Amino acid sequence: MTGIRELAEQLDISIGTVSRALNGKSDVNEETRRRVLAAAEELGYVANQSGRSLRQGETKVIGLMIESSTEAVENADNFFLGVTSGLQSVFARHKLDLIMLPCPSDEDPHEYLKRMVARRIVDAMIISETQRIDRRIDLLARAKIPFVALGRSLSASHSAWIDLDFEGVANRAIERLIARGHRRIAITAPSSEVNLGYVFLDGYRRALERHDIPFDPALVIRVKSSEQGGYQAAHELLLLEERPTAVILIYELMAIGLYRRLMESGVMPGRDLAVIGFRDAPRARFLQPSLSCFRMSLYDLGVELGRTLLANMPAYQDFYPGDGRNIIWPLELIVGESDLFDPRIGEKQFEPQRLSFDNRTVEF
Amino acid sequence: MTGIRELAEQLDISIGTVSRALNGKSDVNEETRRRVLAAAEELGYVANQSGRSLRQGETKVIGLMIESSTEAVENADNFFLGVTSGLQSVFARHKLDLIMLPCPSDEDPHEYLKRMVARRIVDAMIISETQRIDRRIDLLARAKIPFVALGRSLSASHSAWIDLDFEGVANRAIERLIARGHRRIAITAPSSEVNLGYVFLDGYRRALERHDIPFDPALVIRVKSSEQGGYQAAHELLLLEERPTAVILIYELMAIGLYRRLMESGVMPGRDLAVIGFRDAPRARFLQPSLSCFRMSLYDLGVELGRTLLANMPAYQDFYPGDGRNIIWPLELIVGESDLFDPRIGEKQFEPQRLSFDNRTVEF
DNA sequence: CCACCATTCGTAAACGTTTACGGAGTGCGT
DNA sequence: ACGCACTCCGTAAACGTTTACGAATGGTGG
Repeated sequence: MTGIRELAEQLDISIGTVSRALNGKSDVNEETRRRVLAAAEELGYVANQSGRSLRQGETKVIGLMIESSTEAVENADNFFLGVTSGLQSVFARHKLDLIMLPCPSDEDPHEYLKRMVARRIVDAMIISETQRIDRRIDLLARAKIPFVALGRSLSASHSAWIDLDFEGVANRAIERLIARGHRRIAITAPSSEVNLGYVFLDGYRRALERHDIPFDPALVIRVKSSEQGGYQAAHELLLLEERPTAVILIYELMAIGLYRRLMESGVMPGRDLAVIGFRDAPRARFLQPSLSCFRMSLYDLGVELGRTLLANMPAYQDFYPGDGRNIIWPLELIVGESDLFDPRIGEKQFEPQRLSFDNRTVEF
Repeated sequence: MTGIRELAEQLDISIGTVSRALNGKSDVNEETRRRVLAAAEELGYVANQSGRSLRQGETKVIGLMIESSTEAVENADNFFLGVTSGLQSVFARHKLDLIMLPCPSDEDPHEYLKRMVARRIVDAMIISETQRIDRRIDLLARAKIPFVALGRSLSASHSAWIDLDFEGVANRAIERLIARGHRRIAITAPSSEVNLGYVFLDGYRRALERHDIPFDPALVIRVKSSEQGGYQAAHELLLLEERPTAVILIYELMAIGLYRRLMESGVMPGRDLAVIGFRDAPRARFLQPSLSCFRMSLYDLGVELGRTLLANMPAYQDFYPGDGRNIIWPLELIVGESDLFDPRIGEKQFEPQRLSFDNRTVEF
């Protein structure tokens, strides 16, 4: 609507001065700057992004690529929305805007990203759901687009990434279960090529090794990370001739389906089978029995992602001098009721108890 | 990188011709068009969006505004990702791209939208989570930006919107419960100003009226649409002196918390209290007991949203002649186990049964 | 041979902004 | 009175693309 030109003739000054006034350049009289800003406010002027981007070669927009492929949708959940708010808190300081770029499920993520990058609608990218070998990383590196990957990848040798501490999670889960007498511990893993599955399994194997427990491939259940996947996982667990006494879930909502299937066969989760989950405790605690779960702050993760990205952008890196390239993001264990089972003691009655919040009984 | 200029001198023709060739204009020799396309392919040319937008005044990008405000995050869930893929299937036909614009939680949605609109990075908008009175609608109308709202609003008298059939859902849920002997039926509603709460409650009240059941405000439980909200809702239900025999949930995942709190007090959902949910059946069916639920296809909803939007854009409306302005989106009842309770019969033993898929026992 | 049309292409302007450059005015020291 | 520095501002080019306009060519009918 109102362009810089209308502003200029309204105030009877040149468009150059208007531009400089708006952009806080030094060579403009304070009085005229005041007038320009007032007029801009009054006329509701906002710079046209296309013109600005064209001239400056930058858009002040950061893209967060997300995949809406079927499996990703299942567990994408509120994950991205949570991370987004952390990202925005960092970007806001630099007047950067965040947009989410959802890759259509019928388009190759690599092609999609290529299109978006070439069209120059973003200055930098955050990619997620990184594959074991992910061509997007080479693409971005070659195009010299600053980026950070959420999830490490074999391709990402020289790039910035943040990844969840799958190794630590697997290790601590195993430690905890072993301390409670478990020896036969199953684990779920995604069936796709997404790299977190490999990392998660690696951690699992190494943790077992450390305790001299032989790795049994039959205990790795490959299912979708969804309620249905959980149901299927329980189904397969029940079919095993030598049934495990504990299971580690890669995604907390799988517990819903898992619980369901177990109960259908009269197996009580938490009493007859220990369960430990992963990722989002707030919702896991309302399950029955509540899920012992490794939790993290999505907001904080977003903040760190944002800082890491800006640290890799020439225009902003001075603000984030200390920030390194690769981060393993820690998770915190929230103890629930789902791993109370101790195989040495045998079946133990499990009675539902009132949930406590912050160690107090819940108050509303 | 490679602009139209490099292409032109590479081929030794003018940039005008190159542009016309790429854009499929008629006044260009088929032979030269072939050469241009080949060269573009080889050099990896993709049009710079800023230049194009600046010239044409349009960006070929549609924005989907989503709010990451606290309550919205709780239940936003995979909702947007599901809708997104339906939207994209429509937009792809017209080479339109979809971006998601997440409004920072600390920014006024109206101001945010104003910024985005003024910067001209999108040609049209889809807004969601519409408030009872929503200034964004006036803003978009005044700025003459085509848009469609997901959720009706009092402000939206003359605009396009699609809304879920809350009235129908409330009505059918009540019908069903009444037919099974229920008279005292509770309902949950959001505490915020988001309009769907009002519409939902209106439907509830009218359905009760139609069956000569007096409306009891004590049966309206205002909680957050989350697991915790469900927990709290159950808590409040249990405190009522005259306890209801059924409850309708506005969001299916609330059932997790609800179930939990009920069981803590020895009240068995489905046996001692009928529960009917709303929105996403696929995950509700894995609950124990599985939730009777009104379901819809997020994909189809996205498709319809896309069609409605394009029908309101001058450049595309010829493709969607029949598409009206306002749509009440129907939902389908999926019968589960959570409303088996019949107060006339009294307590009935509830035994977990194997889930069946497509009327068959589940196969993997 | 001319008029006319169709086909194909080049030229140049335009979109809205930023910014390098230089000019005008003022103040100050010499 | 002159030079110089400093402040403030206008001019115009540039970013990459699309497109209106017209020119050049060739073909066709009279």
